Amino acid sequence: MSELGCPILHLDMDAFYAAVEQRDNPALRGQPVIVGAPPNQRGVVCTASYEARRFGVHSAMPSRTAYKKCPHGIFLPVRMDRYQEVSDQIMAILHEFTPIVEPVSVDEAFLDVRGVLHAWDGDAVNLARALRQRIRGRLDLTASVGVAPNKFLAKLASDLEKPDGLTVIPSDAAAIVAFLEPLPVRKIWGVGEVTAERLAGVGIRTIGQIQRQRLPELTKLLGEAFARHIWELAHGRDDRTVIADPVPEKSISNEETFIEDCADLRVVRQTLVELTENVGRRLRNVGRRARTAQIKVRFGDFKTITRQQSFAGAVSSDRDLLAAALGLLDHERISRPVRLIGFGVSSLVDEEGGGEAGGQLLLFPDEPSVVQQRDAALDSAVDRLRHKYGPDILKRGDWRR
DNA sequence: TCTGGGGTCCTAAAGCAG
DNA sequence: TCTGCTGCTTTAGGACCC
Repeated sequence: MSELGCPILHLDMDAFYAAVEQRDNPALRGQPVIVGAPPNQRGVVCTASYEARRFGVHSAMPSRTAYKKCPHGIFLPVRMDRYQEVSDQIMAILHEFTPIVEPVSVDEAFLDVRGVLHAWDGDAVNLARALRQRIRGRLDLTASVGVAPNKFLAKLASDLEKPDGLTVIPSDAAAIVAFLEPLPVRKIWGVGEVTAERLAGVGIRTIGQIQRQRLPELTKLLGEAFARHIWELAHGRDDRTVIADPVPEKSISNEETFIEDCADLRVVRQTLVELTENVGRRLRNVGRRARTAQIKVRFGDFKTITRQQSFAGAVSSDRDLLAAALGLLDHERISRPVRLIGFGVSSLVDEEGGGEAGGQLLLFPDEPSVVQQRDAALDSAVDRLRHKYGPDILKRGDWRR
C-alpha cells in the first residue's frame, strides 16, 4: 500500500464522448445524446449523456436496445480523432499539476501528487478542486475526481459521486475496511460478470464477505494469483504505483463485424486483406515489427476462434502479414457464415535491432534481401499515398499466396 | 434478443528439450 | 530405451477494461 498521507488522484471525465459532442454543438445540450453505432445497425452504445441515461441507456448496450428505450435519442457516430484531441488537452492540464500522470484511457488518468503537495498546503483536496476548476474553465467539461491512499481506492472514489464529483477516502485502514464492507464485489477492479457469478455461487456478494473469507478458500475458487489480488484489494490494500512513462503497445489489431453474417468467403478474404493492410500500416508507423500474427473469426452463433502463427523472424511488410493472414484463414476451411473477421499482430520488436531474431533470416545478414528492400519501398510508398489521400486510394487486386 | 472494437493479462494444454 | 519430472514456448481461449 502507498504510504498513508501520500495520496493518489483518479480523474474520470463525465460521459466523455457525449459531453464533447454537446460542448462542440450547443444545440445538443440538455438532449439525450447517444454516441455509438446507429440504432438500426449491429453495434453498441459507447457513451450516453446523462439525459439519455435517465431512460436506462448505458454504454455497452446494443444500439437497437437503446433505441427502444429512448427513441427520441440523438445517435451520433464515434469521432475518435476529436476525443483524442480533447484528451491531449486534458492530459496537458494534468501535467501542469504533477509530472507523474498515468493515462488509463482517453478520459481517465491517475496522478501521483506526493511531490507537489507543498504548493497546496499539503492538502490533496485543494489540488483536486483546482484541477477540476481548471478543466471546467478551459475546456468547459466536467470531471469526477477521487482522492485516496492508493490506485484502487482512488478509482473507486472517483466513481462514487459522478457526475462532477469530488470524493475523498481518508488514509485510515480501519475506516477503509468498514467503507468497503457493504459494497458489491463488482466494485473491485478486475471482478467482472463471470467472476461475480462464480463468487455468488458460494454465497459471496459483498466485499465484506471477501474480507472475511479465508485466502485458501478463495484460492480454490479463483486461482492463486487472482485470489490474492482481490483479497488484498478487498482490504483496501493496493501497492501499484502510478507509472508516468508511456508503455509501448504490445499488440495491434483490427477487426470488423459484417452488417449481416457473410457466407461469401471471397468477401471475408477481401475484408481480411484490408484489415491486414491497416494493421501493417500502423505497425510500420510506430516503427515496429511483429513476431506473431493472429486471425480471429466469429461465426453467426457467436462462437469465436483464433488462429495464430509465429514468424521465424520479425516482419512488418504487407507481403509477410498477408501471407500469414490468408494462410491461417485458408487452413480453417470455413464453411459457415462469418459474423466478424479480425487480424492482429503481437510480440512486437523495434524496427531496427530487435535482438538476434529481430530480423528475418537472410543469406547475407548485413544487408536486407532484394525482395525485402522492394517490399519495404512498396509498403512505404503505399503508406504515404494512403496517408495523403485516404485509405481507399489504393485497392489491392486479387491477392494470391 | 442482443451482444463493437481495441487492447491487456491470465490460464491451460500441448509439444519439446534436458 | 523408457518413464517421470521440470521448465520453456507456442497456441487457443477467455475475462476484463474503457
